[in-house]
Amino acid sequence: MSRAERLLDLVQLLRRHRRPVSGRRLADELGVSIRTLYRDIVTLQGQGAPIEGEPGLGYVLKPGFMLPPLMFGEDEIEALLLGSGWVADRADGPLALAARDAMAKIVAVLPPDLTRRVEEAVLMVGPGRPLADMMQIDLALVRRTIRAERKALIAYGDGEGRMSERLVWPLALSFFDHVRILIAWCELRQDFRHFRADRIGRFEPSETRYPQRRAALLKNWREQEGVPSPR
Amino acid sequence: MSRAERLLDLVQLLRRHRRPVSGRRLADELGVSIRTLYRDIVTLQGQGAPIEGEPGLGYVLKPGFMLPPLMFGEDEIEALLLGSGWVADRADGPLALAARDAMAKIVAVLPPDLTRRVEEAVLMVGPGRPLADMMQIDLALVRRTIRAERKALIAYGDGEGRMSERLVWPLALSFFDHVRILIAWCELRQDFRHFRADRIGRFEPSETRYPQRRAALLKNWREQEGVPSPR
DNA sequence: CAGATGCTGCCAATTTCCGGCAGCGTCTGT
DNA sequence: ACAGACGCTGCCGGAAATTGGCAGCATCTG
Repeated sequence: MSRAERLLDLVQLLRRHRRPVSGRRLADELGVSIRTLYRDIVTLQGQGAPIEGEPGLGYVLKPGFMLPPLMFGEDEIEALLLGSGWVADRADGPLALAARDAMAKIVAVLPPDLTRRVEEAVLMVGPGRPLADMMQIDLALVRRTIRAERKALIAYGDGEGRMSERLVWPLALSFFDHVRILIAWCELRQDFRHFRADRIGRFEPSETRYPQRRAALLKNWREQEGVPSPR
Repeated sequence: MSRAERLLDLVQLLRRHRRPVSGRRLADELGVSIRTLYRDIVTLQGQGAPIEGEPGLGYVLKPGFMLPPLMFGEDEIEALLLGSGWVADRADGPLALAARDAMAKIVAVLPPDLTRRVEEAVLMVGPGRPLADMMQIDLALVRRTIRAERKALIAYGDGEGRMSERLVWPLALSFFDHVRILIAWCELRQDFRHFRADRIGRFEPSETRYPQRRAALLKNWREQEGVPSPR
């Protein structure tokens, strides 16, 4: 049996057991040495499988590796398709791809009759105004920086050709019809500022984290701007 | 990239596309020779994946294959949140509600660490131009009529005050930044027509179904308008 | 029919995989 | 506190799988 097949078998094996299973047993069932089994576990973990090894006990696959079958109403499917379609159409490359991947995964666990609904989708996303994308910074990098709660140095053009450099604390990315806005705390102005992504010339994440929690800053921003909290 | 990872990538690549994809393209995306791709396909089929290869066309993954990777990545969660947020913000009442409900169902099955991502969402939907909604027809009714493939009688204003009544075959609803367009076959003009939803004064579903399949009509429409098929 | 695509066999070079050993850390139960 | 069970890592050499290229045939679309 090839290694690739064995790894899939191992996942299924773990899914079958709720209690921890010792590596020894897993290795036996797969017909492989214990050393190889350890390597396989590492590989699977590397692929994102939440396998936990507890010394003295064995391995368990924590819930959340597989998506359970999902049941949706007709409108709900349509809403998801429409929404992910919009992201796939209007977001930057990696995020657009993520939208398609996510939708594909949802479809994969849909009961058959709902799959039909997907193919017969009634709603579509019309082509929008072309996105302003002059400077083309890497938005995926911006997202990672926001998640990491790190400061960043940006070069920003104010629309009349004046460029300035600022150290900011990136908080969120807001999607408008044809621009995206970076919401951040600006160290220069000591206040919240909004930066059009298309006017950011450089975006350089720094190593230093900013000194407050992002959630708290966002809450302040919401209050100051009068933006209601979502959901 | 190890073969094991590549095989999982291949599954997801296939899941993403509904139409057949040629082996050449798959091989390129995976960064591997076509020969190797063929072997990978055989391996996956050996694991029970219902992959069908059609000469002259390409490969399709038929529904019903539930193997990893089937949990959302971080970007995928963000993409779903952003998309459903857009629908919740910009669509009509029932559909907006459906978007929220669907997202809630997804969040409910997420493992704890991904739930955190939801709470700390980095992306948001900015307020858009207010939607044109003069006439306020019931879009939910329009959706049901489209699904039922029934004719409808509409009263339409052309923007200069002239109203006309037409019998149309509603095919789809297209969402633009601040208008929604009903795509339909117009019996009066014997051609496809686009109607701004905000200019439709009355929408009365009829009992009679239209004589062709919606899917076929939509395909014609796509060809005529040069709209590429989604996914 | 031509063109695109799927599919198979063969082969040599390369990569990886594997098992065994040795040793360390961590948790459980006594 | 201790023993035992287990997880985990580094190293090594031989074995096995993987890979890409080539050549050729089959099948479907237009």
